[in-house]
Amino acid sequence: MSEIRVRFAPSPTGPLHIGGLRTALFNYLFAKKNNGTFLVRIEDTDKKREVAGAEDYIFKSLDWCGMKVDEKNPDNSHRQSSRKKLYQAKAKELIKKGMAYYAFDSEQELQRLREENLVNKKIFMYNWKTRKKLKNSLTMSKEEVSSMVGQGKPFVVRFLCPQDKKVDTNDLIRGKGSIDSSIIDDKVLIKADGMPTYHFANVIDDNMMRISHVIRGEEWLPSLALHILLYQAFEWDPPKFAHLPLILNPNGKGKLSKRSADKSGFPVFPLNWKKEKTLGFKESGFLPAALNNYMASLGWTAESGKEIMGMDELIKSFKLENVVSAAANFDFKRLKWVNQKHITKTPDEELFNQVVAFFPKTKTLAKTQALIAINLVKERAETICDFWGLTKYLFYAPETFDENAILRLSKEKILILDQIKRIADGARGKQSLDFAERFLDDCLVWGNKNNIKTAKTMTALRLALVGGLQGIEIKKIVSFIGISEVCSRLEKLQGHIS
RNA sequence: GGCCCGUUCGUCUAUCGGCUAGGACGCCAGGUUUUCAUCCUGGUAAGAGGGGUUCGAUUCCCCUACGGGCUACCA
Repeated sequence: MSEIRVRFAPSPTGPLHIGGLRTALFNYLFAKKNNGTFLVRIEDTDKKREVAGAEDYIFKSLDWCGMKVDEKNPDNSHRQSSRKKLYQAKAKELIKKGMAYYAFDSEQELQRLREENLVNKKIFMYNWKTRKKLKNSLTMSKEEVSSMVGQGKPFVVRFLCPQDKKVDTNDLIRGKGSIDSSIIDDKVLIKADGMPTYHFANVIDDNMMRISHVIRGEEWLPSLALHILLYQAFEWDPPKFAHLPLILNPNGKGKLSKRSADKSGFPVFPLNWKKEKTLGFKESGFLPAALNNYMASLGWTAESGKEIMGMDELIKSFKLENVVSAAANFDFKRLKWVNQKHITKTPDEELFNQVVAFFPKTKTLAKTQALIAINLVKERAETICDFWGLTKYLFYAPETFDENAILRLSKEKILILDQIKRIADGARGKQSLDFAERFLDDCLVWGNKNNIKTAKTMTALRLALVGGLQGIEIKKIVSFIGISEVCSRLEKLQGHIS
């Protein structure tokens, strides 16, 4: 089998969005699974739409997700703009072969034609039907053309799309297809600013970079036939193609957009993007492994049926044949579930680093204590952001108390608090490893003797320790914070009640 | 409008002609947790519609409907 080489080819027109990120992921998984090469090419042929910082953002995002780029070009040749001359030379080749031509129609002129046609409910196309009536090297004399080009008049190079030619296409996910070339228009190959269009640069680069498989979004399916035609024009063997299903908004209406994500309150970008108000997945407390796992599950499942997988497992079980062809709706709840599963699997030490990055004030905590606390609560966390709320009471006495819970304790609460405080005070002197257990036993024994329900005793104690009716097992809390802290928290609640 | 792609529980999906249509998320109920969450167990819920082909169609073909994509000197 020949070498597997795939590319991820984004445009630096803004922050990379989860749709693009998943395309990158599928390319990466396919490359790694087949011992292939994963390269990134920046398609910066539209200088008007280029956004500063976007390229950097793309690489940072891939890095955060753990997708290592195999081929990096220190001379910036991963950017298409650096190959402007090459594309122009290739365009000249096609012109010489009579497969492309110069066109001098201005954008305004074409725009007017489109509008005029639209009035009659027709769509204007620059193709075999119309090119003979327009300003181009097919309708003008050689002298006229060279004088216009010589004078520096703006021009574009268009592909002379053959008429009535059956173009056979093949897609690894969708199977074979066939398109009549007459419905394809004479696409611009080189724009007036000398830059190539996507279609042209893409075909040339994929050939030059010896790309074996083009794995890209479904939105490119309509131009597949054009691309095949271009390969044929150069007499090149086309690569294999796979068009990935799109990711749709949660309600299935339209491609997943930032707008709709904002409305539903979830991110679409891997990392924070300075110009946007919404956070990235990273800043929202998601683990890259979880995001990868979830993205892979949109349109693909492992044959084993396994659902929670790290990158290594994803690579091992990835098969392009198992990618489905229908678009998938984004489901934030499921992503959170996947994230929770990954957090539970993550070593405490690693979680600690994440938590510190999220909550800088936790840096002052003793690390050994923090690690224990993280271990105690980690399976309760859906995101890294949850950790502070889940562990706070292990380090600081509650500031407020759940008033409803206090009411539930009825009149006995003063008596109960009084008594368990006395027991706690008594336990202070005699330190032992199982002090928490002994302390709780003593409380319960007292409660039983005095006909007080154990639930009530425990509720009172939990209230003092946590401030509300949630959190980990009481014994673990007592054991973690120590008996004197228990005393002081009991005292605090007593003060609050009276 | 034209062209292309798609359509299985609310959602992600399994099924490559034999189906009492399986799993997961969500949701609901129960259990564990003297709380909450986790966890465990159970429940709920689907083949867009109509024609073919076939002994038999969710699966293959056609039509319709619906959804999505493309239709730029954007990618």
